[in-house]
Amino acid sequence: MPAPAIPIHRAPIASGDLPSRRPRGRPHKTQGERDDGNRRQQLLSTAARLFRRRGFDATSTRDIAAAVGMHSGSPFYHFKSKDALLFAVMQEGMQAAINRQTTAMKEIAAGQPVEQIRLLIRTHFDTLLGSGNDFVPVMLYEYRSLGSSQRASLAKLQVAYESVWTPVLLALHASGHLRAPVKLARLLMLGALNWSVQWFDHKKSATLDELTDAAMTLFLKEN
Amino acid sequence: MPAPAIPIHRAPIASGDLPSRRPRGRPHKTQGERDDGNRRQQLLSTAARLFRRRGFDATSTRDIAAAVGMHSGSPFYHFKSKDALLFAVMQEGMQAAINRQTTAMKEIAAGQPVEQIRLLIRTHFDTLLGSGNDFVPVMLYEYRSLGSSQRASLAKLQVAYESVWTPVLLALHASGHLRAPVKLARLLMLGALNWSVQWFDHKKSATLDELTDAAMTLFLKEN
DNA sequence: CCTACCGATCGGTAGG
DNA sequence: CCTACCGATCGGTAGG
Repeated sequence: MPAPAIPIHRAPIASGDLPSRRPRGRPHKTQGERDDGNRRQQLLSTAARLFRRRGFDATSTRDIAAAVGMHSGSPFYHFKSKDALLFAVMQEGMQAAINRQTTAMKEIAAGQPVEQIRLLIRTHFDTLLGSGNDFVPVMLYEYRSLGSSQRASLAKLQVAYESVWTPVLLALHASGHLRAPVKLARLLMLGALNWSVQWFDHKKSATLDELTDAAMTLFLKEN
Repeated sequence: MPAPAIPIHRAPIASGDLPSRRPRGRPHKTQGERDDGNRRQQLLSTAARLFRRRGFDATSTRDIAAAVGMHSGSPFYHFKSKDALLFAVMQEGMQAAINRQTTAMKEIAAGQPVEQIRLLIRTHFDTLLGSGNDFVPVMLYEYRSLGSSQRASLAKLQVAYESVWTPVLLALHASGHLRAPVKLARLLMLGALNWSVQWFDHKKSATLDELTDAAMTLFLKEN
């Protein structure tokens, strides 16, 4: 007979992964305060961070639970499955990215296409590389782990996100600033930005502004 | 007492993943022929294909064994661990890519930098998107799954591969074809190409030549 | 390379 | 959200 699994009761060692804020006793809600949304949000952002660092399959729901100070079964009170948690991370990330992009573009709706593309690139870099922005990188690198219906759902958000780029690129093409076919140009440009997740290092690399300048200079003609 | 694991004896269903070439009996070596290298190579290329499609963690060594017609423990006769198999796939892929690139560059060693970069880009697309070239994509997308010593070992090969680009980019910068800082330009350009693995579709997308032209037009000034 | 396993881990659940 | 578990799967191994 196999030895019974020994439930770990306190401080399952978080493998040096977290500043270890784990409550000792029962989380004390002050006076009818509902922190359900808070716990859910903690699960989301912690999952995003771990999924990004180690990958979806290599991160167990136990890892996530421990990192937010829950016991192993508790994440399933908030999300019905590990897949649902991944999907929620991605959805949240894409929605936030779309909102950020929309807000940014409103400010220069009447601006020049060159300045519009600069803002789109800069905003995109921030979404990918800004501190605490783990949601979209997870979405970019764990797409494979999704089921097909969830994939289709996210594809719509991606189309919405990228559709903002198309009119700007068309204008740049018309003015001669961009010579490559617009559709391929969009795919190649976004790829160049997305890949920065792999090599960008906050401590050593350039700033986001320098990155943006480099991308602008690389992609655009002077005319 | 748990029911004993039932060993699957023949035709573990390959989930429609393979054209199902699995030998019925003992693989018959003709006349002292050593096919050890062959089996090893089969494991490598099958692992590459499955790792690429499903990801490293989501692919079990049993999946790989079944796809080449072995039993579950047999891959460990050829590779001492699943990690070692992944590492071998990546190493093989990078070495082949380096060789391909070196061979290609020899042909136009005396050519113009513009034609040299075109060949580098075209060769890179082929390494990523050519049929049966799963090794390098695995290396690009499963880097995280490696231990740090193996990572360091592969980093050397990557540096060797990318170092061929630098003098060409420097020449293009000097001639005014490339205005962005060379180091960032290299990172952004290779990122744009690497990302094509995510969206390129053999049935619908452009040809590799059209891709190469688009990249050239996007990255280079007319001087 | 097959046989026959083991120990560990994992996602998930019933009941409170 | 915790307790106490289950069933399944997985990487890996000894011995032939």
